[in-house]
Amino acid sequence: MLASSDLDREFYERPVEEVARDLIGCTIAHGGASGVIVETEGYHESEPACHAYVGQTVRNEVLFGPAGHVYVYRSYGIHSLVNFVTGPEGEGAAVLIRALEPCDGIDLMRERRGVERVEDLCSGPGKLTEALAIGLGLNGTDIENGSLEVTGRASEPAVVTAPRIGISKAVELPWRFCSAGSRFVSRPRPAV
DNA sequence: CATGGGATTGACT
DNA sequence: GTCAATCCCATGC
Repeated sequence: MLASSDLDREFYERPVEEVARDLIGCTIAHGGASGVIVETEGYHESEPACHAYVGQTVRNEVLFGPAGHVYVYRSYGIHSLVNFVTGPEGEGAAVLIRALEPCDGIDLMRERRGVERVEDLCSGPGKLTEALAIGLGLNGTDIENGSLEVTGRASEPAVVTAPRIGISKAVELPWRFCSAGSRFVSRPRPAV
C-alpha cells in the first residue's frame, strides 16, 4: 500500500532507483486522462547517460532542483519526455516515465494519438506525453502543486529489473523497472 | 556564430 | 532491419 499522501517531497528525495521502483503501479493524470505507471528508468548525474552528467546547464537545471518537480525535455526535436526529479536538492537525478497502462480518458488519448489500440496509446515515453498532453510547459513545475497529478496504489506490484533502453552509455546499469508481464510496457519487453 | 547529437517513433524495404 | 523527421542547446571555433 502506498497512499497518495505518501507521495510527498520526502518520497522523491530518496535514491533515484528506489523512487523508480516505487512509482510502478502508481497513477499519473494530466489533461483529462490518466494511466497506471508500468515502466520507469532511473538516471543519475554520476553516469554518462544522464543529462546531468555534464554538470548543471540551462537545459537541465531542473534536474538539480528540489525533488518532486517535473523535468520535461524535447527529444529528437519531436517528442517530449517526462521525468520526476529525485534526490536532495543540488543532486542531478530523475526518474523517466516510459510507459503507462491507460485508465481514464482513453477516447481522448485515441484522439490525441491518432491510433485505436489501447496497447499503443502509452507504450513509450514519447507516446504517453502526447496521450496526456504533457508538454514543455510543465518543465520545472511542482508535482504537489501542478496540473500533473500522481496518486498511490493499493498493493505492491511485481516488478522486473532490466537494462535501460535507447541510450549508448552506461547501458549496463539495471535501472529500468517494469510491471511484470504487463502488455503496456515499451519494447523490447524484459523477460519475466 | 556554426555545428552536431540525442533517454524516439512510425513508415518503409 | 533501416531511416528520416526536427527542436533544443552544449560545445567549439
